[in-house]
Amino acid sequence: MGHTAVVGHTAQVTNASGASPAPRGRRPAHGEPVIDRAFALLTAFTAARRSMTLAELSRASGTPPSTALRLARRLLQLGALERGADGRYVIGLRLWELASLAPRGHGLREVALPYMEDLYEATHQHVLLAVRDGAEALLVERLSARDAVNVLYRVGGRLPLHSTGVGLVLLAHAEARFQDQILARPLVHEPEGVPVSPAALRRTLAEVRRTGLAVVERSEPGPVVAVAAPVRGGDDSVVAALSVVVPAGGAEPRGLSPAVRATARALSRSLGSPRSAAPPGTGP
Amino acid sequence: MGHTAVVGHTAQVTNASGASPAPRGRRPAHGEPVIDRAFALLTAFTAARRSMTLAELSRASGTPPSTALRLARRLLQLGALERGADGRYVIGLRLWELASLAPRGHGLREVALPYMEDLYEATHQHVLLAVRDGAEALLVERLSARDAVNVLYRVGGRLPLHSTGVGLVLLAHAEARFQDQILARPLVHEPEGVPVSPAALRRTLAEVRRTGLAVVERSEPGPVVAVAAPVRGGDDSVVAALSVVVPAGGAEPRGLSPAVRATARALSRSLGSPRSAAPPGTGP
DNA sequence: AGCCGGAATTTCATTGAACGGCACACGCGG
DNA sequence: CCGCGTGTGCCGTTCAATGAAATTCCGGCT
Repeated sequence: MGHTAVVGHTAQVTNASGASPAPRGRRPAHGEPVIDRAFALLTAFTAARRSMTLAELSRASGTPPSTALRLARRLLQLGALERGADGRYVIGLRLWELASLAPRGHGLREVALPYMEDLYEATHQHVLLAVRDGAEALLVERLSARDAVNVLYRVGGRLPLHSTGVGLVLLAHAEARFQDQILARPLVHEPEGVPVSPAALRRTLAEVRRTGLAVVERSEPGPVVAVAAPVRGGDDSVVAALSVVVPAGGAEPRGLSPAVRATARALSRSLGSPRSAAPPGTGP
Repeated sequence: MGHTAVVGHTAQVTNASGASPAPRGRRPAHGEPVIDRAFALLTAFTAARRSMTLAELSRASGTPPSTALRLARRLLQLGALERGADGRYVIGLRLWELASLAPRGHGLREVALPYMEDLYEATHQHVLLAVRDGAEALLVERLSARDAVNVLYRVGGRLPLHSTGVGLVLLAHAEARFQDQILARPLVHEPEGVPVSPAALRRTLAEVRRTGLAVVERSEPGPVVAVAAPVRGGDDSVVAALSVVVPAGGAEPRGLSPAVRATARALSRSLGSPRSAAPPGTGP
């Protein structure tokens, strides 16, 4: 491969004055489209880095400083970015407003919230609502008591599919091809680090489909039990998972099953799921 | 460089039929930057139009179909847009995930929610949290009972500054220049359509600043009273407004004032407001 | 089936928007 | 005083973006 004739590209211009013509702009627009760049700037923000200076933004997104500045300014003007009191860049309110129209984000949350409140009043611990995005679950809403047991996940954050209540529900109802992909890779139960055998997981998923519930215990930050149920949409496919998380000590764990199932079904109904249609027995 | 002896490779052949050479690409890149275009596509979505076909998208954003398609495809790939089961475009989950990092959006909501829950348990009607963006207030969170009185505004939606509880609080604590701008234009009390005199509004704002509360009644969809209080941030400026909305009938309206004020202050404290610092008397 | 209107998609010559290296101003710590 | 990092302006180069027209696709209406 050495043959690339590396001869400094700079070179050949070399107008008469041989020395150093110092060509101003050399490698211009190359490869990556603008939108991708802009998006790279935005995705450089994470839960751990909610605000950045221009230089940080430039480095984190792999964009040269002058380009980063230009893009950041435009995003600023559009309201996708804002500057905090200290001048650092943060994700803008306008972007949040826009994103609140996402059907699988706030849209879903909007109809789910009242049902979640009902469940919350009953348990007074945690109520979770998640959807699947790629190989992970995305937490769309969470209601939590201030004095509730530790939670690992924040709203807008991602959860593993194979070691959480909502994750198992979503995985169990995904297409078979996708399940195979997930099962193919080595999996470990999240906080504890215990490996999960594909065969055992397969059995668990079948169980989840059969009972319409997923029950998961975890010990790590604090012993808790999660009970999760599928939420179905208009075309009867599973679009989300609803779950409660309570301390493992209580006598209730499985006693919550009917409540979770009922709430998930009520939510499904108001999303238009035919399977959960109102009075049973009145089939077409 | 134009002189490059263009000797059209393909082109001018234009077989004998001289009439119309039909040049393929005519007016190319002109004026508007790409990002603005992409953003125009996204902002074409509204609460009333949460999903669109490509043609609708193209018309609503003022972008030619072929350009709209190209951009939409890229946004699709980035996850900023998604296609529903029916093939219509909707705002994507990835964008929602990203936007959940907005400090003034979900960030604020995250710390406010427990406090709002407290207030909600007390009133069991509506609890609102809003921030100011431009000349309007943006509703960041809302807790509502299922059987509560009518609400006009949705989370992610905008409220007028001059005729809502949260709006008045935000306006009262905005910079004087900005207040003047707002007062300069003709204002009407929102749902009813009653005009508001600038002088009266000025007095109201002063009152709001003096008492640290805004109390607003509206009759239109149903008689309700809103009681709102300012929320202060780390630099002691007002960053948000917290409010309850209850039916006007009850004897409670003003009885809620202490609760709202106390909750707003507790929230301010956990946002780091020095004015609301914990035990009074222990100055630095 | 045949025709039609609109939507979605592809093609392609054209060019200005985007690019990024360089230089400079500024603030800060040694 | 001098180096270092950060933010910003400048500007020659060029390729990514553009949109009219052509083509394909699809559903409804004769």
